[in-house]
Amino acid sequence: MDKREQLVRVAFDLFYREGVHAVGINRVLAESGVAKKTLYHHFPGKDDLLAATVGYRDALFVGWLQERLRGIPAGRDALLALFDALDDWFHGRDDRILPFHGCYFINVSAEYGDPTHPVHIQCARHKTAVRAILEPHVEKVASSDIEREALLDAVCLLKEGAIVRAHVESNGDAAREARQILARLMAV
Amino acid sequence: MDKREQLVRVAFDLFYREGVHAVGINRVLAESGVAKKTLYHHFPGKDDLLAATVGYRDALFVGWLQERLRGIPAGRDALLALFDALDDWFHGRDDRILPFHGCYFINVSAEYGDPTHPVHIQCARHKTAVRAILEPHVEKVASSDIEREALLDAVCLLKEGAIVRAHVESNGDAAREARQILARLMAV
DNA sequence: ATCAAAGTAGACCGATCTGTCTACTTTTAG
DNA sequence: CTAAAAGTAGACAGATCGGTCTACTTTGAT
Repeated sequence: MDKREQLVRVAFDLFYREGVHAVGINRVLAESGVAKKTLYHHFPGKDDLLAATVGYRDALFVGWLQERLRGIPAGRDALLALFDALDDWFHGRDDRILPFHGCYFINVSAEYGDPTHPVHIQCARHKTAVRAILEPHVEKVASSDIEREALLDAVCLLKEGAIVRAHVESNGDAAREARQILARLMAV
Repeated sequence: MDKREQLVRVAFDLFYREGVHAVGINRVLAESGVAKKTLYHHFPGKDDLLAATVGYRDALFVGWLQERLRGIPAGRDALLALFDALDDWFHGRDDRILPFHGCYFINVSAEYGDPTHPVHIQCARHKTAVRAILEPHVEKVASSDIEREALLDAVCLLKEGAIVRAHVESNGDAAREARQILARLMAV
């Protein structure tokens, strides 16, 4: 059992559910059953552990999304499948992604609001990565370059909007609402 | 000078810029120049001060939004004006709203992720209140009840999406992107 | 003028924070 | 077999946390 991995998993779980500043290093140690010395052997400090949890979640989420889109015809269907995936996530119907407590990257960015902070930048990069995954599917749907950019923006805006509304307002319909709007946009 | 108001303003400013858990009560006292006894005379504890900051920001934001929509023809124009207002907010071009550090209600919800927590509920209510402000304008544009609900959802989703993308990704174009998509939706 | 309410400064409390360190044990690779 | 690497438990340090309290001063309404 890799202690480093163990620490990152437990830290992510706690940070995600309760917030980064609300969870002390000692909580992480107690719940992971790892010694303090070991933590500071792998990470210089809490910030570095946090950065590792962001990286962990990034890989997890991107992997999950790609798996959800695999096998679905590229283009229109895949973009709609994104929102089906979100809907399953919000309702805890997909075991491959952990229970929904909002978007970890939005949550962390909220606690580290300074856009020049390394961990904030890391969160921004995740969003860029997800956008890059969606880009080729938009390509198949859009007729012009302008269309392509606008549609990609729409998908990303609706995605973020759905996640936020699902979390802040406990709105379980958010993903389906966003899906419907996207369908209408693509019908034009 | 109302000490209570003073405390709420300073606390909001600090919580908004640095996060709730990251800012101690002593910081609030030092920066507001108020004695600790006075704080605990007005508020039972930090949570109550936090709740007051959320109420303060709610009133401020709702007032600002209503002012921005005043004088604009109800309906289509007002909905587009919402995103013009957001664009000004993101770029610090409107002195009536404080500099942009994301949505306070999203940020607070991120730190208080439990949807049953009083302060989380308070944040959710703010979102409902803003939705209620937009509702009559959607009414003027939509042709049917189904249209009405879908369009209102779209406006709210795009609004949240724009705020998140502006903050997390430091995307200054987010509001204009959202505006363009809404315009297209209403053109149908 | 008086008296209660609201304010001041700041010592103090126990708890918790991040991070360091000692002393010892287990694991693993050559 | 052995030596380095990685692990353990937990005491400890200094700072800060939210919150209480004493002792005193200012303010404002009657």
